[in-house]
Amino acid sequence: MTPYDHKTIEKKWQAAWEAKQLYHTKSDSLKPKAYVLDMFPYPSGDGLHVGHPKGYIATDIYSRMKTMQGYNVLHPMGWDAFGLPAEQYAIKNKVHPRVAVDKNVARYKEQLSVIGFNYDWTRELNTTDPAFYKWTQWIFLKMFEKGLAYESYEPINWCPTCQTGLANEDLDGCNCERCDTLVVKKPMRQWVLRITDYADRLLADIDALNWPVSIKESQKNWIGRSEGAEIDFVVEGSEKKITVFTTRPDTLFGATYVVLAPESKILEDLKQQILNGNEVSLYCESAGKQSEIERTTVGREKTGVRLDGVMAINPANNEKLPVFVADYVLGHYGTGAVMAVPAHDERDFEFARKFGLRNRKVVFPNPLVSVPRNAKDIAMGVVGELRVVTECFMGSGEMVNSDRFTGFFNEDAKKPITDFVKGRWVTKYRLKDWVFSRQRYWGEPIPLIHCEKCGVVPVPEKDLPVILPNVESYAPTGTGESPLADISEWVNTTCPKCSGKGKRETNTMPQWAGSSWYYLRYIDPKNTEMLVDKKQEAYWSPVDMYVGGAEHATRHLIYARFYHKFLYDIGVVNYEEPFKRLQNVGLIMAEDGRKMSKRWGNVVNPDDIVATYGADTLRLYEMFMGPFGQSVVWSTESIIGPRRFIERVWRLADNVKEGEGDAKLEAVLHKTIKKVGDDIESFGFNTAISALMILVNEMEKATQVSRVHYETLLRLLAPFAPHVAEELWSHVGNVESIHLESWPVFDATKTVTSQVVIAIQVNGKVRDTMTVPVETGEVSASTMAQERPTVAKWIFGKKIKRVIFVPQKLLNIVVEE
RNA sequence: GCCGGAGUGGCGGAAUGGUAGACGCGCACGACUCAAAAUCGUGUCUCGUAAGGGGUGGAGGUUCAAGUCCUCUCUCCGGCACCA
Repeated sequence: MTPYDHKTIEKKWQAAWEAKQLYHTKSDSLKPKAYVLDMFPYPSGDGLHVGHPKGYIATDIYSRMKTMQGYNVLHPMGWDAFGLPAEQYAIKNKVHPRVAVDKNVARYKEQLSVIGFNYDWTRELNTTDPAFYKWTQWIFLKMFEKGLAYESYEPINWCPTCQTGLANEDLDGCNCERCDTLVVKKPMRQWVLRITDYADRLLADIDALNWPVSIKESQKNWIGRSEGAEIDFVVEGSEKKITVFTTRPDTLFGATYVVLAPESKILEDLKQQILNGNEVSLYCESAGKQSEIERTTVGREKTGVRLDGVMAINPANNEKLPVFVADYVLGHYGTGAVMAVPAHDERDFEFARKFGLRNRKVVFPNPLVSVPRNAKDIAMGVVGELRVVTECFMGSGEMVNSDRFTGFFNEDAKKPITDFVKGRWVTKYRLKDWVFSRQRYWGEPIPLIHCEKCGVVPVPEKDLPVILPNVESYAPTGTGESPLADISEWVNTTCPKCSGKGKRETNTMPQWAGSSWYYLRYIDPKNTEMLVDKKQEAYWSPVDMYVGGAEHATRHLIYARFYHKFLYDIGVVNYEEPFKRLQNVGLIMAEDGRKMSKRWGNVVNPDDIVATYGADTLRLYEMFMGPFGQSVVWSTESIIGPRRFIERVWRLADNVKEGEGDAKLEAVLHKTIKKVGDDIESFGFNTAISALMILVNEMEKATQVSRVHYETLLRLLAPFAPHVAEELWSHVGNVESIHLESWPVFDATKTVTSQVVIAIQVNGKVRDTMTVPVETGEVSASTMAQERPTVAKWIFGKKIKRVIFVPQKLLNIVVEE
């Protein structure tokens, strides 16, 4: 046989598959469906590095196997092309973002095509295509209609470098996730989506998803549910009340003072009563200047100011409590006010110490009421006694000093105490509403019109899409308006309601908008009447297998779930969750251990690897490197292994003969069928390939390989190395494509061999092995084993206590020591 | 601090409670060759000539049998974090 020449083979078959339209998905199939999806890429100017295709290779293998197993497979690809990078690239290179995107898409497609993917390119999507973003805008209109989109003037995160407002999800700590600049709080007009309305459902439905635990946990933490009580503290001498949120209503009898956040609205209401108003507003002003990162540093020195003249009444015991404003209480969480219990909260304890509250009569520490009693106290017999508290106690225990609740276990007292003081049991979330407007050019225009008379009016559906107009300069203005604001002929329009003068909304949508629903459009990409045909949606949804990076855990994957639930509510989709199963792809790091980046000059281009070793080798190598979800270091040295493996399979073709296959080889073959199928299903590609290698090693040992066995090997290999499998498939005389073949069927009876090797242990230590007939039972195995000198010497003169026998595996003789 | 995940040869890693280190890389030796590459063969956790002993971050425990289960602990990675 001729030597293996990947270049000719790969080119030849890629052209043949294209000509035969091998991978065009049919929507009218009676077969069961498998929707296999990659997170679509952002086509940047740098092109692909070897890390990018890793996930695509996995879905390619998975979907190819599914096709062979008789599924109707949808495996599409598209481009998430709105957003800052294209805009920045365009500004830098002085080309229109449209031009830059088209060029980058072409380059990406070229790079992907040489790897031999089975994408159905007839369904290709691009989020910047008006036919696509028409529906991105349509969803926004529906949300607006349902009151889920609202205009707000609250201070938001502003990135001074990107010159745009950002959502919480766009931050990495307190820095812009894109450019790492420290964000500032800036009050400005913005559009916000009420994702918090969905917080409970987003949280509740996580458990049922077949997703990695780590992603589910991240989302749970991000949504951040906590249950607690809202309790009203009436302000002495007025009808006003301060509502606090606490997860520890059981400590209410230990409340020592009340704290308000500097940005809390109650402060305004209390203005007249505050005797030291100047001091208070000075404090609030300086607190406002602090960055979020300064505000929220754990262990930072507590600061605050007492509101002179204001006392709050503890509804549990009518005790009068002083009120403070302090920046350790955050305005945007809970009610912006807390009751402070120094005995049972470290922060309150610290504050109390700092402010010398210990010297006050009812407060600290002389003597401080201690509510839940800890186990040590109970052991020491300290019962119901007022104690001096020198540190706070965060645990659970029996309650003391709590009037009628004394003697309760504190956890059991939470709800009764809340009821007793007429509080409300509520659930709070950490998740915040989604700041949805960007002051940038390269995004979907928000389809709204501001009319002097009618206010905010949605663009009628028939007028969608609102096309993103061309501008002279797409650089950000930095004023809080997008560059669109400068195009008066676009901005000025008529109000759809009153036909009077109207101005278009000039903010654009964030990059996440298109990616929040794109997976639905692949189902029915050409539909001009509706987002997706309902029957088609019912057939294809949900996505059965979704593959992408873990960095999307609390960004894209939350947004998409939110969108999907909304679309479910308005009847567009039939299923409440978009992605049934999710697999994370682990990063491929450069050989220097850093991320691959132009900046470090450590990028490995897949084109080069394909040219030198071939696409099939690249595919096998990336899957063989390690567990799929784990990050791995690229090693050009190790890539030779998979290449050698392919060459072995290649050379094996010379040894293929017609006729019955060897029974021993057949046993290995069927074990391999089982292993490879199971492993692809569970994304254990590294062990699947290892099983194929073991099979090939066995086939090499045999004097000849039957054609049936060899063809089975090729079918198992086909999803991993589609080109070489196809070439060898045709070499052994097949006319149709191997990729239209069925997946080998596992037959358990074929894995049974006549002889098995079993381990012999004495007291749990392996002393010998022996080959016995497969049907050997305990008694004969035990007898045979004891006759062997290597075993006999360990049991000689000792009494056998028992014998453990695991058929076909192991015999353990337990003797007296 | 809270919530997850993970610690196994020189390296990547494998092991339904049942022979730890599969498979691959690297390395060593051998075959082929004038030679090299490629290929093939043998070996490769550790101490020991061997018999045998030790060994999956550490310490205990359960079990005939533990990398795997339980308790404590250390380290690393990810998410959240003055969130009341």
